[in-house]
Amino acid sequence: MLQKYTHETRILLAIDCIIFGFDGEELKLLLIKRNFDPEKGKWSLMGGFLNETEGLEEGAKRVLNELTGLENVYMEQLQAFGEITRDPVERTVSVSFFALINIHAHDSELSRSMNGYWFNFKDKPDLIFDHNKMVNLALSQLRYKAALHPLGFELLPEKFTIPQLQKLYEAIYDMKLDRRNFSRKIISTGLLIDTGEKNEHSATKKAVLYQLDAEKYKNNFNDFHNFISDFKW
Amino acid sequence: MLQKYTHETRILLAIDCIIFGFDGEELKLLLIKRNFDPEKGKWSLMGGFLNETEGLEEGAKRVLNELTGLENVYMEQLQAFGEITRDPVERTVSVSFFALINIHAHDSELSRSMNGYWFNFKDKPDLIFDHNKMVNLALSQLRYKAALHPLGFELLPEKFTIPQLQKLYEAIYDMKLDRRNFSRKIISTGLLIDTGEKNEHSATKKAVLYQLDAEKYKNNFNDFHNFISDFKW
DNA sequence: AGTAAATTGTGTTATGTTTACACAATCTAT
DNA sequence: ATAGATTGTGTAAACATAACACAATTTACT
Repeated sequence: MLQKYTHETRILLAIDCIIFGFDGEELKLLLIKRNFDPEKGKWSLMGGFLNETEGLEEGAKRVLNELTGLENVYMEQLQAFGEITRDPVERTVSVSFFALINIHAHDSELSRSMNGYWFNFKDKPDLIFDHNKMVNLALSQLRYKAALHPLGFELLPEKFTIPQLQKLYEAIYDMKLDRRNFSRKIISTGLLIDTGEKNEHSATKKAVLYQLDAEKYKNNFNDFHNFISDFKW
Repeated sequence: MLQKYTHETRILLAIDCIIFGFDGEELKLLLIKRNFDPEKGKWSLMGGFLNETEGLEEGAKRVLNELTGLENVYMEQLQAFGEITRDPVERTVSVSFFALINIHAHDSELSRSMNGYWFNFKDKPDLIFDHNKMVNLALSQLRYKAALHPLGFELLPEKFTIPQLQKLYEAIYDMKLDRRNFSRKIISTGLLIDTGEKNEHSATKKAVLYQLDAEKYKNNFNDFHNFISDFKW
């Protein structure tokens, strides 16, 4: 290893992933049961160490893939956590990432690896180290961003109905939204394409399936600004 | 140094500070001329390396203090930057922080250390490494937060007039705001205390000096939500 | 076939917020 | 005293949001 800044301390760099999922009803969190000490048997975020040969995002994707088999997942850096005592084994700085995944679309990949378990976000257990802090910060970041950008779509299948989208937003913000106002607001963004199809799974009136107009979104994601205006920060 | 995770790589951890200031007219950025190689003579953010004995925030405060003499400054973590090639000397991950300071209040501390130079944000030079990226991200973070929280007050003296506050916000967002609507919106938050005093420096009608009601702000910082509603993200 | 129950789609109105502009008051310099 | 600049307050139109009514679609059950 090349070391040219000779008098400086090198530190262990961890990566921890806060993985949100949605099953159509509840916001979920993917956790793993730690099978080594310290804190063996306790629940933990998906994590690993950064290699010398990879960037942070790259490392986060690798860690996620190694532990879950998942690929092409929406990921975003959250924050670095650097309390001296955060890992009792050795001083470690962790860079946290949050990821959003559509649970049903990734069923097969996930079941292959038996490591993880999906908790309802509200029923999540106590986590090791400073992982509780990370999760709390990730939730507020998710809320922050989802109110301003159509982030939430990452958690849905490609084609979805407006009521499904509403359920997702209700899960993220843990609040009820008015069905009629929500629908109008979403439609008025002009970012949804009516596929013409209908949701055949419904037991009552079948809702229209939409999909995100990815092109329009890229060119003009500002349209989602104040998307959830009745969410109180 | 205690090393118990035996097979993992330890990495150099840098800290870089994006320091915003305000002089009453323009948004400023504090930079330093690098006096060692590589990139000697080029402009850079204030930076240093994290010690083994300090947390990230602690390290950021130390670095800032060592380079500028500043203390008790508003600081917030921005992001970790980890491109493998970001520092040509050695693989280094940098955690960036942004700081806000009221230039006039800190005149004396700053002049003691001759290291830094305040640039008008708009005239900032090209910076070393990935520091340009950091600055851009910091600006959007500043805008993001200042629209939702009274962050900007950190850049003003304790007592200030509404027109001064407006100038600050105009500098942050690089846009003109309507004087009358701005004033009403600010007042309506209920977070400003009328000190009864007036700005004696004015050459025309002297404006009333206000100060932030810190107590109210702590208990209810949501009141600033959508503070700058006409800023288009 | 007819109807109840659940859900989805569209409409309306009251209320609140934002924008754009008018005018009066204060202060200094002449 | 008055002009010029700036600050403080008012008001009405345009727009956005919240709350609620009602009709349409689908399945299950009689």
